[in-house]
Amino acid sequence: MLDIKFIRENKDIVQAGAQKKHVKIDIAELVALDDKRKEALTSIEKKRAEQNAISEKIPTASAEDRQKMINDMKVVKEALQKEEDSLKEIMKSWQDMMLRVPNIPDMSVPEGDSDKDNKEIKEWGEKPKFDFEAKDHVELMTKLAMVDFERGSKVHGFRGYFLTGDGARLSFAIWQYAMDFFSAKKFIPVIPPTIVRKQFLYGTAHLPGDVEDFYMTQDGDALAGTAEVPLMGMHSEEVLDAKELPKRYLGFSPCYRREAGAHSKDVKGLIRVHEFYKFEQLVLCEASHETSVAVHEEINRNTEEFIESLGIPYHTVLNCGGDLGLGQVKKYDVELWVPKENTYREISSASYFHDFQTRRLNIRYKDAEGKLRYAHSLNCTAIPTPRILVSLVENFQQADGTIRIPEALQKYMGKAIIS
RNA sequence: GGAUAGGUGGCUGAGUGGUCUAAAGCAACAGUCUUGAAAACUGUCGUCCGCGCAAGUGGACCGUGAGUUCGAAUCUCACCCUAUCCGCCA
Repeated sequence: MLDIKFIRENKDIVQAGAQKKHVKIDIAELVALDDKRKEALTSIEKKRAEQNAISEKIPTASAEDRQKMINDMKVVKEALQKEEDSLKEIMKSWQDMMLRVPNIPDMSVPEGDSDKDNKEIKEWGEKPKFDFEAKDHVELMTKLAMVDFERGSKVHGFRGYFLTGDGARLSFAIWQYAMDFFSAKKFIPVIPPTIVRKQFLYGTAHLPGDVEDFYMTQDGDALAGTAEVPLMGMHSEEVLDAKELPKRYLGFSPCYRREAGAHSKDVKGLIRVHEFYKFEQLVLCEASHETSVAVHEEINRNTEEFIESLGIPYHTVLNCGGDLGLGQVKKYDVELWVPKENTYREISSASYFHDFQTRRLNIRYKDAEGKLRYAHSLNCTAIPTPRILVSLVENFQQADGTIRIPEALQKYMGKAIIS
């Protein structure tokens, strides 16, 4: 959520920002509505002042004065009620619109419609050249009994999977390694709840949008699609100690995605599943653009370093305006090379929000002058499983169908080859 | 699922219809003292919105929303949330 004062003072920038994100919203209309809101509020406040002034005198007034005052106040009260009702109507549309005003994308964000217009800003590693017929991860992992899709769909349905044997072992190895890797970078590990109150989907700006994208419980709670949601909720309605900032959390949680409307996409394999696990970096920092930018680079770089330590070829893209969420100012995606698909697939997203989320969630801190300010928030995938397995097994496959394990993982896996 | 208690400022907590302009304590900040720190003492200290260059001034806020009333933290209703006990249970 943006500050209405900021919106009023920067109408054109906000409108242009929405344009860049391909979000339809009429800022002039919002400002006109806000004019109405202010006008109504001023008038109501005047009447209340009058009411308060007289009310104060009533207890000490003489009997007949008192009766006159009470009669006068009845008239004021009626007028006031009417105006309050009309303000309530205005506020309903006002709040609805405010929730839909997108955050302003950074200058460096390229124009564009969809992920096709994202800009590659970095390429790392050497794509493997196989002197044999390479297999895809479905075939590789099925043959090595690392995954069982047939029984997965028997039990879960479409997109269901069992990770079995070395598939499960490899996942545990990656988690262990990720724990060590990110703990060394001063992240506090957290296992958050993933059944969350719906308000936190609004707070993180996943809503308003399509509620159909989320699994909901019969109690009206949501299954979080990312640890970002509970981790941001963790400090909602709090005033943080400035000395504790930046707060760096490493969340580990199952993630639930309904993937409504994606039925024809990635129908095979581990790329797109309803339920997976993810380590997520989340940072709350002081309200400074420079700090946000620095932390944004830092957390994205953390993920790149993690991938580099595994030796998987990747590239990093800068997301275009049309591919940004409502609250995001700027986003990098790290995408891993998938040999059999001859393309890169996303495994990480690093975004910063300024105070867009913290304003909705009311996460503040006291700055050096003692003034309350909304903190800035950022998040970045550390590592998702099982999606990472797709690239891992395909890049490190050998002619005989066995898989080399990256050196960094060997001590967690207890062996060097999956066969 | 059943029963009970409760939600007040950064925190603890008093306040049951009209000087509530919300007590008090803690914490925080500033000062005195001290070589420095601690302690002690003194002082300052809620948030948001409007108007104003400013000093200031008006309004709102005691979980949320409705209601009663000239007037609500206080009374009524609904909802949300938290805690405890019983039952069930990994």
